[in-house]
Amino acid sequence: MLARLRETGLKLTSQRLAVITVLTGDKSHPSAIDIYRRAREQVPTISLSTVYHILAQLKKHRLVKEMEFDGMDNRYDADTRNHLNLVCTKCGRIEDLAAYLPVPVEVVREHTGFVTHDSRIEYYGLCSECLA
Amino acid sequence: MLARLRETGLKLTSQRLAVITVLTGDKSHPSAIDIYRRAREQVPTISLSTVYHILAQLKKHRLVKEMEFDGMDNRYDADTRNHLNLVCTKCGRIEDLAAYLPVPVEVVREHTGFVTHDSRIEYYGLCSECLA
DNA sequence: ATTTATGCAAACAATTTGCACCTTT
DNA sequence: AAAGGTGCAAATTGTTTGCATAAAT
Repeated sequence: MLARLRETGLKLTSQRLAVITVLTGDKSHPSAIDIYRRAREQVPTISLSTVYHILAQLKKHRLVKEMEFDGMDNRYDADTRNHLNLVCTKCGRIEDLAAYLPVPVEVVREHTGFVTHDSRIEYYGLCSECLA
Repeated sequence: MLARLRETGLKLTSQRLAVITVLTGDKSHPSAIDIYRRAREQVPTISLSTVYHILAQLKKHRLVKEMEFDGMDNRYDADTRNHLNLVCTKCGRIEDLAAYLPVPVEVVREHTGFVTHDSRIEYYGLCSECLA
């Protein structure tokens, strides 16, 4: 990740390092506020505005993926591959189910003429913990 | 649709009728503003606030489905069944591809413990018109 | 030295809410 | 009459933007 950052020409500041550390060590799809709170443990002076600035840069260089979910803050993921997101509508937890496309892009194109290069697949329900 | 409305006990005002007419006669997944503009053709005095009020009621009674898409206003759909949305990232058009679930709910539960009751499946790309 | 990043404060914009008046039942 | 709906205006809130200062190259 740091190598990819260097390629982009972005400067390696302590704030950026903190945000990247949080993102790569966290598969829970954190929101900007989540990232801000965790990054503050490493860099107490970091501002939420800076987190947004950094996320915008990383998004632009495709190092993170931003996702909108109904009724939640936007979430960020360092895994930019397509995958199936499982969203718990009770606790907001988001888990992944492998990294595959259930419907091949070719099938989509044959049926609709759409040429797709990205997908978002979400199932809503309750995770095992919230069921118990 | 009107029968289902009567079941809920909601009153049949001219504003509500206009919003429902727009929603049922439109498979393009319109936004609140879109609906507002079209409803105004039937009821020129309707306000955007009222459209939001009405959409909230219809949502509550599950007569419409609200969807968030990255970087767009929320969209509304009178077809509340699960289906695969094809989103054109150029023109914002949203088309449907049949009404099926690529991954059965049972498979999801076996692998993850999640019990899902709703899904959102989206592919991003260009529609045939934008490709040309 | 030059370029880029930070962080404060203000702006933004879609949506929600409070409420007085009006319409349907 | 009673219940609920409408529409104006104000509040809300996550996110974006402007900009002066600070830090990395």
